[in-house]
This record gives sequence, structure tokens and C-alpha cells, in this order.
Amino acid sequence: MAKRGYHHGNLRQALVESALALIEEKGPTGFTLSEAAKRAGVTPAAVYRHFEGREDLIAEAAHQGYEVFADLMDYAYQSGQPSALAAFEATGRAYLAFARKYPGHYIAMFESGISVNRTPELAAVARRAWDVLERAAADLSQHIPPEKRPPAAMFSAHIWALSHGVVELFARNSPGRASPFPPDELLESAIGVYLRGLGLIPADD
Amino acid sequence: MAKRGYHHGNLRQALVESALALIEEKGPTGFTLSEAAKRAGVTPAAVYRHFEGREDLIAEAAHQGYEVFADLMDYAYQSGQPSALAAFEATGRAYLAFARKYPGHYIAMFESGISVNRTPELAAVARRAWDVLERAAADLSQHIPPEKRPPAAMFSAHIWALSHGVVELFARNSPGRASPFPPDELLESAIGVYLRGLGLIPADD
DNA sequence: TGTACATCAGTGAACGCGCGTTCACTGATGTAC
DNA sequence: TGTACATCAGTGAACGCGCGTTCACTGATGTAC
Repeated sequence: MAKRGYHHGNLRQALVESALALIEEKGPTGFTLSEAAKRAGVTPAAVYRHFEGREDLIAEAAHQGYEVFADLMDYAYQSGQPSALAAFEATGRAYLAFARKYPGHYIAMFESGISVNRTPELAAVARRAWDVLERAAADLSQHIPPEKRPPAAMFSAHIWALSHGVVELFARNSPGRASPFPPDELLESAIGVYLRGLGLIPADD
Repeated sequence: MAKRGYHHGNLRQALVESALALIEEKGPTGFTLSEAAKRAGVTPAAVYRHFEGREDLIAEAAHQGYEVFADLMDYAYQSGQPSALAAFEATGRAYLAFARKYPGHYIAMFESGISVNRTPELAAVARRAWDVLERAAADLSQHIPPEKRPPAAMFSAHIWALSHGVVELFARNSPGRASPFPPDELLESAIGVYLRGLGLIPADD
């Protein structure tokens, strides 16, 4: 709340939040700059005081999302220490928790068509989130004999794909695609099977 | 090629194919009815001779996609018989092959916002595709002792989520998200680990 | 075979709409003296 | 404390655009006789 503007107070952030609410409600397609402005109680033209245009506003929403995402993942990772397994499982849960709690951000990040390489800053914060998952995977890999250890990047790519797939198919109120199981349970059980496959948790559990 | 129309020949199908090409090139957002018409060499108004409107055209594209998808999955399943494992692995490969070979269809099916419950016909053909995967999973489940056997619906949901995640994150020329590994290899290795976790393939392979 | 007629796929002009963006402006706020 | 001035966030009107959709039409094709 540091900076207060002349009229609105903090229009920049208000616009980001309007954008996120709209994206959450209507999908990335439904989002329009004009409606985001209206929701913030402001003329469309006012947006251009703070952003270069429509894309730039979405990119800022995605940026803030990656920031929160990376923080949550990192917090989860730390919270599981010193157990590599606990840390890893916590990051998996954090992924799903983020997608559920911040659907607007999630969509802006992964479904809006904004390239992660749009700006170096955006690429960096996305990289930071990804790195947490990869570190968690690498730590856990230490418990696998080297000769049957998959590359950490592959390990974490598997988990990321699984998490993303669960979110997209089952955690969204995807029109008409009813989830056969709660998404948490689905992701947790899948990761359980996967880790057993790597020999990281005992087979008869 | 049974039916030939008066002027164009088979405008209905030509429109579906224009739509698919556009969706593939520009994403579900980039698709417009007017441009699909132009591509088929026809006035926008002509579309209304064959479809109720924009949504209906996308839905038809999705429908045709599910049809091909279900066929491919079923063919893969059959081709692996009588080995439950071979059949299952073939369906996994078929999933990815479909996504790669028919990106327009895939996007229309999973990313266009068209509900699978839009019409009973669409729901039925989507169900058919899903059922193949579930049957393959159920067959394979027979080789797991009943007390540690996950429900077939969960098993197949895991695989579907994994496949979808790999497609969305790594198999698309997703702007700026370079795949660390070829998507085929990623999916195949993930499924390998997963099946090992279920005790369906030997641990030291 | 030839002619008159019926069909209906596709035309072309028009519509209302909301979009993203621009621009000269205004008036509330902050600052200098 | 009071006044004159500078700043600049947000206004309001306007723009050109392409969208999805409608409608009366036209003219190529198929059919009846």
C-alpha cells in the first residue's frame, strides 16, 4: 500500500485484479481490456497510463501469478525439509493448491497464450518456479541408485505434466467433464504410484 | 465424396477443414467464422446454410476429432491384443500420436471451451474414446492382486492426465516453453515408471 | 431432345456491436514560495 | 496560512476495424413433361 495515486489510489493493481477476476470467470477469451477498466471503475483509456495495452496487462497478471506460484512452491519445499520425500510431496500438493486458489493467475500463466519469454523478468520468475520442482526432484533422486536414476529434469517434467493434466482435466469446472475422483486424491495417488515405480517408497504400503 | 452440392461440392466439410486449419494456426481464440468462410472461398453468410453459427462449426470439428480419436485409440488397443500390457502401451502412444497429427482437432476438443455435453452425440463419442482407455486399464489391472488394485477409472484418469499434461506443456510449440525431452520419450518413460509402481512391469528393467 | 419450371446453395449489402487504441482536455492533488 | 503554479491520472469523444448474423436476392443445377 506504499504508493497512493492522485485519484484512484492504486489503479494499476486494481486493473490487474479486475483482469484476473474476468479471466477466472470467462476464460482467457472472455477477457477484454474495456471490461477490466469498467470493473475498476475507470475509462478504458485510463489503462494506458499503466500498461502498454491489453497484452501487457495479461502479462502482468501472469507475472504476479508466477511470483506467488514460485513462493508457494518454495515454501512447500522448505516445509518438508529435511526429508527429501516430504519436501517433494509438499511441492506436488502446492501445485494443485495454487491452481485451485488462484485460478485466474493459473489461466493467465498457462492458457492465455502469453509467452513466458515475453520479457526477461517473466522468464526469470517462471524459471524460479520450475527450479523449485526440479530441485525437489533432484534431492529425492539421490535415494535412487545412480544407474537407474532418471535425469532430474525428466523426473520433474513427469510430475509437472501430471499435475498440469490433473488441473486441466479434472480440477477445473470444465464444462461437462465431471471428475471421477477429487483432483487432490487423483494427483496424490498418481504421484504415489509413480514414486513407488522409482523405488522411492515401499511397494507394499 | 457421396454427396455433391450445387455449387461448391462439399462446402460443409470444406468449412470444417478451414476451421481446423485456422484453429491449428492461431489457437481457439484466433478462429473466426468469417475467416474460415473466406478460406473456403465463400461468403460468411454461406456458413449458415450448413451450421447454426460459429459455435456449431467448432463443435462439429470437435466431434470429428473425437471420432478419429476414438478410432485410433480403439485400433491401438486391438493391435496390442492379446497382451494387456501391449494394448495399454499402444493406447498411450496413440494418444500422443493423435495430438501431434491432428492438432486442430485436439485444440477444438480440449481447448476451445466447447462442452462435451453440448449434444448427446458429442457426449457419446467422447465417452467412446474414454472407454477405450478405461478398458485397457481394466484389462491390465487384472494382473494386480485385487487388494492393491486401484479402481480402473482412477488408473485411466492418471494416464489421461499424464498424457494431456505432456501434450499441453511439451508437445505444443508452446511459446517459449522448450521441451527438455522429446514428448514421446517423456510420456513413455513416465508411463513406464507408473506401471512399475503398480507392479505391472519388473523393477529391474 | 428441348423447354419451362422448381430448388436452394451461395451472394452481397447491410446491421449493430464492442473491441483496442488515440488524443486533446480537465481538474484533483501536491508543491513552492 | 494562503496563493499561484505544475503535475499528471483519468476523461470523454472519436476512430477504424472485424466480428457474427440477417435478409432479400440470383443464378447454377436438377427435374418434369
